[in-house]
Amino acid sequence: MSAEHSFDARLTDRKRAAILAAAVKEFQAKGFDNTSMNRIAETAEVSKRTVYNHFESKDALFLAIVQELLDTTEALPEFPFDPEREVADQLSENAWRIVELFTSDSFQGLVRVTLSRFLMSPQLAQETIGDQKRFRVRLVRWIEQATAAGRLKANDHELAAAQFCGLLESAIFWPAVFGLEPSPSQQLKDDVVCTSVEMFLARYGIGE
Amino acid sequence: MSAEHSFDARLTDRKRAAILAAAVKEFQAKGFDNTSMNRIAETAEVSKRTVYNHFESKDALFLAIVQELLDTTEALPEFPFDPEREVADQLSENAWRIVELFTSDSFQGLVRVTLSRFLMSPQLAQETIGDQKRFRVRLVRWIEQATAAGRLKANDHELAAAQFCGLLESAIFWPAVFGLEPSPSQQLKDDVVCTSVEMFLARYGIGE
DNA sequence: TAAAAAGTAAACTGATGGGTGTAGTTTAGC
DNA sequence: GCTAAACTACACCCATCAGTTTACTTTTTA
Repeated sequence: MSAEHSFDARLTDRKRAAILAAAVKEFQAKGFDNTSMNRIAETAEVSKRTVYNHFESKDALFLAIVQELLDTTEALPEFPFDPEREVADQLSENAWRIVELFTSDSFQGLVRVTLSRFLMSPQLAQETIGDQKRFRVRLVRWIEQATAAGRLKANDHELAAAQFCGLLESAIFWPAVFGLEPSPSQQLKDDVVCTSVEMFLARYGIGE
Repeated sequence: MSAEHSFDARLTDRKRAAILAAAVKEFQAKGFDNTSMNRIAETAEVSKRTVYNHFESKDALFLAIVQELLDTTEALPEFPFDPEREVADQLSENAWRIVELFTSDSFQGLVRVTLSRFLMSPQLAQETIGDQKRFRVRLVRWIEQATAAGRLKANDHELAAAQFCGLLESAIFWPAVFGLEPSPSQQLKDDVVCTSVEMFLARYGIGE
C-alpha cells in the first residue's frame, strides 16, 4: 500500500501541523498561561517529547503560531489610488477588504491569542499586533494619493485612516473579538461599510 | 502623640487599601497569571496571611479590584438631549467626557487588567468591560432623543453610537491601551473630537 | 534491508505558586 | 491594663507545569 490516507506529507510534517493546530486551538480557548504543553500534546495526539522536538519551548511554539497567522493575513494586496475610478467606489472596496479580514477566523484567532498574551508588554505587542497597522498603512497611502490628486481634503492622513478604521472596528471587529456576535450578518456589514464611507466622505470628500 | 501620620483610618483599613493598591499595580504591570500573592503581599508591605485575611482568594482579590475601579468610573452623569442647545455643541461636550474617561488612569487600569484576564471568557468580559457600554447607553439615548426631536437623522441608533465611539476610540483609546502614546496631547484630543463631531454630523445631522 | 531519523510512553526533576497552620507580637477598644 | 481582633514570620502542603531522561518502536531513506 502506497499510503493509508497520507495524501498530505511526511509524517513529520503532519505531526508539526497537528501541534500547531492544537496549540492554536488551546491558546485561543484558554489563553497562553492556562494552556499546558501536556494538554497541547494530548490534543495534537502526539507525544510530549515530539512537541519539544519541533519547538524548543512554549514561547517558541507561541511565536511560531503568531508568525504563521501573520503570514496568513500578510497576503493583502496593495491598494493604490486609481484616478479613473470614483473615490466612494474605491473606498468601499477597501472597506470590504478590511471587514473581511476582521471577520476572518484566522485574524480573529491571531488577535485573541496575541492580545491576551501581549497586552502587558507594549514592545512585543507592537511587533506582533503591529499587523493591525499594516493594512492601515495601505489606507494611509491611498488617502495621501487621493488627497494629492485633489479628490479628498484630509490634513492629517494618519488620523483620517485611523478614524475610518475606527468606524469599521467598533461595529464589526471588537464585538467579534469579545464574542458578542459570532459572525456579523451580511446586512450589518453592508450597513457599516455604507455609512462609514458616507461619513468619511461627508467630512473628507470633495463634492463630486 | 496622637498619631504619627495616620490621618487615614484604622490600621486594618490602611492594610486593606495597601493590598488593593499593590494588587492593582502588580496586575497592571504583569497580568493576573504572572502576579503571585507573595509578590502582592511584599509590595503591599503586608504579610501574606493578612492578604488572605482580607480576601478569600486571588480571584476574590481580583474581583474586588475590578469592582472598585468600576465604582470609580461609575459616577458618569446622565446626558439628556437639550432642545435649547445646538446639536454640535452637545455632541462635542459628550465627546469630551468620553475622551476624558478614556484617558483617565483609572479607566486605563481597569481595561488593561480586565482585558487580559477575561478576553477568553466573553461572559465575564461583558459584565466587566460592559462598563464601556454603560456610557454608550447614554449616547444612544441622546441620539434617540435628538432624532425624535427632528434634529438628527439616524436609523440605527446603536450603530450610530458605536460609530461615534469608534471614531474616538481608534485614535485615543486603543493607542493608549497599547502604550503607544502614554497620554495623547491636548492638540490630538482637540482634533479628534472636532473631526469626529464633524463626521458624525455630516452623516447624521440636519443642516442647521 | 539496515542504519538514521522521528515518534512514543511514562516516570522524573525542579521550580513556582495558591493557600493553610501555627505561634507569637501588635493594635484597638473598653 | 486587659482582652479580642488583627498582623507577622515562616514553615509547610499540594497541585501544576515546563522541560528532561530513558528505553523502546515506527518511519524514512539510501
